[in-house]
Amino acid sequence: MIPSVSPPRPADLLAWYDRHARRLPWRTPPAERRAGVKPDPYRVWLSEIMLQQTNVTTVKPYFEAFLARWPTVADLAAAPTEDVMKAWAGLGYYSRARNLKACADTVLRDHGGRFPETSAGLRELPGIGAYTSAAIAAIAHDEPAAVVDGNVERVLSRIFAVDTPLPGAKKEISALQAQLTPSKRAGDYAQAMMDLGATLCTPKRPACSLCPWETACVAHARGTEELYPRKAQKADRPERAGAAFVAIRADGAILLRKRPERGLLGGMTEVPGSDWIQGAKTVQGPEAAPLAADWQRVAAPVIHVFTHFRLTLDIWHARLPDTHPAPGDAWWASSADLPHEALPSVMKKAIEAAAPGATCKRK
DNA sequence: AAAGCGTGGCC
DNA sequence: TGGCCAAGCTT
Repeated sequence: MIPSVSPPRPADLLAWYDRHARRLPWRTPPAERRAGVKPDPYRVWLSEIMLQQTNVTTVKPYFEAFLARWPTVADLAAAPTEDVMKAWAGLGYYSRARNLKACADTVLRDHGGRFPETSAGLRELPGIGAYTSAAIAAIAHDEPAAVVDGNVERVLSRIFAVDTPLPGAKKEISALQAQLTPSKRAGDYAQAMMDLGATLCTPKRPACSLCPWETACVAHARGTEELYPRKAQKADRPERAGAAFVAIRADGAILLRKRPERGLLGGMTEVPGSDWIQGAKTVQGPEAAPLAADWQRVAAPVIHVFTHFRLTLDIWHARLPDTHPAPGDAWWASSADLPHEALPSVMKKAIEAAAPGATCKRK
């Protein structure tokens, strides 16, 4: 039988948002937007880049730190890429940081320091794709662009019981979102969809009884909301193994080097190590170290899970005299500098395994 | 167009 | 505890 539902009305969602909008550091509340307050496109852009595949709670401190240090896009354009990478360390997906800097440079050089005001114009910039261009244009300028992110995919796949698995269903869902998006308050509508997806229409155990679209939801009418969105099966995660060498000078300095600009952890800092070999049973020992020393292996390897593989990293450490020169293009990072280096989380784990407390600011 | 690209929290 | 998940983009 066909459950009876009414069409979802944007006005109902907006009324819910007026009462339940989350307060977020980068957000202009609906009451202020109604009173004519315009969001700063720079803040909108910065937050949207940080929020790509990243939780709100993770982003907040990074957003505050970036905004305090670089209050305008011109400030960010004036900053060395190195400083931006260091400030981004720990947030993941490091090509975002490189593109962030490239985007700021482009806005300053080609657009006089002002972001393009249309989704089409924004779409041309580095690191800004279909979602982000639509989101910035909607939030900053109320352009009625179809904003489709993971939240929207989940909400609409449930409302309309879209049986096509993602990512194949993207076009279908974009068309639905384009139909639904109101010509007024497009920015609030986009943010309302995200809040709905984040707070009520959650992946597990959605709070349908509180949802402004409860009576419009086909999946809920059938009791099948948790079955959406359907997703294509993902490939399993292969194993890789490698060795990392933490050289510790008597004064506490640690030997570091820079990774290649592109690829995994591109442009970030690391401790010297071997290649990470897929399916390896045994990995290299001290013969792969960057310098000769009395290398000792730490008992427990570091386990780190990346998006597309799981890494087991054997950690070796050695003590060296203060006078020991840094080999090749490596350098000695003092204990005072270490917390400010562009170290991704896996490298902080490796250093912590050999020298507990080294990467945190202590004392 | 499918694969590559981080991390931390949650159950 | 291991799999899943989070405001995607690039090539």
